[in-house]
Amino acid sequence: MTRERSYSGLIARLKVGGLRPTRQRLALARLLFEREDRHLTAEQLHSEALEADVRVSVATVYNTLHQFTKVGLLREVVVEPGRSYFDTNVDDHHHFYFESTGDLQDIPKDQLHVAELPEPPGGTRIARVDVVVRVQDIEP
Amino acid sequence: MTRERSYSGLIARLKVGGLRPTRQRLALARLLFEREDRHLTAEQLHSEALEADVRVSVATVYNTLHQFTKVGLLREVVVEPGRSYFDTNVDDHHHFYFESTGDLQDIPKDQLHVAELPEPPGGTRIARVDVVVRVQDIEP
DNA sequence: GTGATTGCAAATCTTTTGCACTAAA
DNA sequence: TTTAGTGCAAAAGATTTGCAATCAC
Repeated sequence: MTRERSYSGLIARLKVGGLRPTRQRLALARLLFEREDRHLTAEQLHSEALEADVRVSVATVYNTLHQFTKVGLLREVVVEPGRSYFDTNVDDHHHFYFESTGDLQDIPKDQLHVAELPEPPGGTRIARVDVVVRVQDIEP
Repeated sequence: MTRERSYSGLIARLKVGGLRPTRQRLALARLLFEREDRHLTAEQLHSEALEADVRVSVATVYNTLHQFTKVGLLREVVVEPGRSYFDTNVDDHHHFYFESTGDLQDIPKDQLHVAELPEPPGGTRIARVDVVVRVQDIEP
């Protein structure tokens, strides 16, 4: 489970997904994948890009996030209305959601187990099981 | 676990929550609670209201849904970005989410069990555990 | 009366879209 | 070249807000 860190490794990852390694995609990929287990909104990634002097439009950030998700480099997590988080950890796992800060934190799959999953209705199959453990500050 | 159905019962429920039983709130409460286990978006409830000749503004529908949620008459469920569902079942339970139709279906809590919940970080406590079983059509 | 509630329309926020321009292969 | 990718600004949705009018108590 070694995580690829090199520039050329990122290019390879994009190519596997059939995505041309453009300047913008590479820059966003570096911001996303050179640290582990990130949970970012489109807006946060856009800000990081601007801070890192990477000129990217919001539209491209959205396009890129969705393309990365489609080819399995990211996973979309929905925990609050009106905002999507993108998770750089695409392994099977779950999340703590901190209501006071809006932050997400991974729960490795061996630390939480869903038992007795019911059968899905006929003609359908389970695509994914998402567990969100919503956490709040004690006496806020 | 009898569900209250009468008009005066609804008034009582609102009053318990400290909400004045206004024409709009009562009408929305009837639409929401006179059937069981509903999962509605604000827009869907607004449409139902108009169809039932209940004049309510969108703003009031949103206000009402959030007020009902705050006093425990409803539960907000987030499964897709940019749309909130409100669930009339406030008991402990989970959900099937049908990706093809956008529908939600309750999973009673005895049909799904989360084991080995990890401890939340210090200073925090678990507010709720949401499990969403995402289901898709076989060969779409 | 008077404070809570409502309606309306405008504002806000996130995300998507259309299309001319640019760059990778 | 030729086609994919990008930026921009406008559009689209969902939700919220501000404020005067209205209603419950």
